[in-house]
Amino acid sequence: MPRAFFSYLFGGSDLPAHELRQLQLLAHERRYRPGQEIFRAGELSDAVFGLSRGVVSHSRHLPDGRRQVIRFGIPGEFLGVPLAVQHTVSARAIGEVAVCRFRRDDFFKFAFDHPGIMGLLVKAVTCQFEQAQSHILLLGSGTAEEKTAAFLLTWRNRLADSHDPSVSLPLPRRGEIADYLGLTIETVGRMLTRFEGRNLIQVVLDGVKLLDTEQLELISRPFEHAKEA
Amino acid sequence: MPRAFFSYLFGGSDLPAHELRQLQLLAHERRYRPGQEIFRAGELSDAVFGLSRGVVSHSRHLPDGRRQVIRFGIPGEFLGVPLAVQHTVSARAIGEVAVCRFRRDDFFKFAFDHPGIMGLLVKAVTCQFEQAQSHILLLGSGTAEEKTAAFLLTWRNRLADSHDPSVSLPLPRRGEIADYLGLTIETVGRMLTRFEGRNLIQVVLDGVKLLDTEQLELISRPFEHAKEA
DNA sequence: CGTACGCTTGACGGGTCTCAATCGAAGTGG
DNA sequence: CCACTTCGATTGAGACCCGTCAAGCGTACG
Repeated sequence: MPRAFFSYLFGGSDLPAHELRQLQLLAHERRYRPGQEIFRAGELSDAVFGLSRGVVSHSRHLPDGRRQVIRFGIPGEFLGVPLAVQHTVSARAIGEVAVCRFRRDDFFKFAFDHPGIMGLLVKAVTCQFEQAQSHILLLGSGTAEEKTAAFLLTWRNRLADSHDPSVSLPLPRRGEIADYLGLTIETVGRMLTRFEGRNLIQVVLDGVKLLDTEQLELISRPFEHAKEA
Repeated sequence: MPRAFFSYLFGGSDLPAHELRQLQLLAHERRYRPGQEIFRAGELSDAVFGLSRGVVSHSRHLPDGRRQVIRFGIPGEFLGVPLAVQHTVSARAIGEVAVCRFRRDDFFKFAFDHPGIMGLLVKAVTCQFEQAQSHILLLGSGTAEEKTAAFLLTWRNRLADSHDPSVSLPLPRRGEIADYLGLTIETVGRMLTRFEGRNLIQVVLDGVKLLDTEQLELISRPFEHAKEA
């Protein structure tokens, strides 16, 4: 049973230990291989997913093959929109993934009896909302350079809990980043090499090292870098 | 007291009349002039707003003057994110506006005792979420032509309740549309004249007439056109 | 009649996409 | 241990879409 979801989600909150244990009894672990689909847009949401390990991309697809990544889920977060009865995005595992799966009815029955849990749920949803609005801002009014810099900083901040910032920062594939930022693979790559040329970052295998976050902040100045899940 | 918000919001739902009347007693009417700010990003949300008349733009501003319109609010909808404790966007009246204002505490106390109201609230929030995701999709993977066509259709569908589709469709100012779609005023204008040149629409004062929605659908094919508030 | 404001239209430049070739790393089979 | 393949990433050349800047137009209003 993966404890990661619970420890991340409830680490900061002061929920009674017995509530936590009760909730954990309702969870079923599931694992997914890289590229595997967890759920698909349009399906009914009969389960609530908490991400324990790995990264999950949430995306929408267009008939002509274009794809937009709506957000990346990281450990400690819910997948999809936990309140929604129907999935509006598809969720796919990036790398190895482990989730806590609750039957939807079980979860909500429990949540209704435990205001603390419900509060966390509402907090998570409003936070996702906030992130979506920031994403809209970035997509609508950002240049490629600003988008890329803002992504790096946001990604760093979100992973701060689970990854030492002094070592390298693991990144999703270029294609995932590109589809998240509304750019092409080539443009994302060019921006990274541009940053590397200015000694702001260093590109390494499957990630980057951030060398001059101050300058990156300056580039992405107008955009906020959400930290919280 | 503007009844429009109540009739729009609860028109489709089957809430007991006495609940509706009780809730209405908690409401205070407020009116705003064109361009007037209703609330600002960063402020604490001490009230819940229901829009009765007019259009309200929700936007975020960048230090350098750039602006991104996150969404347009139309009669029957809540302003901002009704669950949030702090405003993440600024709301500004476009044209004459009338709202139902509830003190936040009053509203939530009432909602907790009336599951029907709370259900509507959750429904409204998840719908806003869905709209935000569609917006991300449009901003990230749409061309100027697709964006403009999709906006026209979405706008038409959203106003279907309050405006006869056979007559002209009132539009926000070019600048508002441009900031919503992540384009410039000139580009939006060019797209409209392009559509007019193909006899898809007819540009009139403060709006357009849609002549060939089928073709517009074709242009904006991949993108959905939310109808519900 | 004059001003202000929003919209349109045009010319031009630049940022990003497209297409293509090359490179590098990881995995496979001989 | 070493070709060979595969896949992702990088790099370059060219084209195109859209932004920028500027001028002109129409309507509303004083």
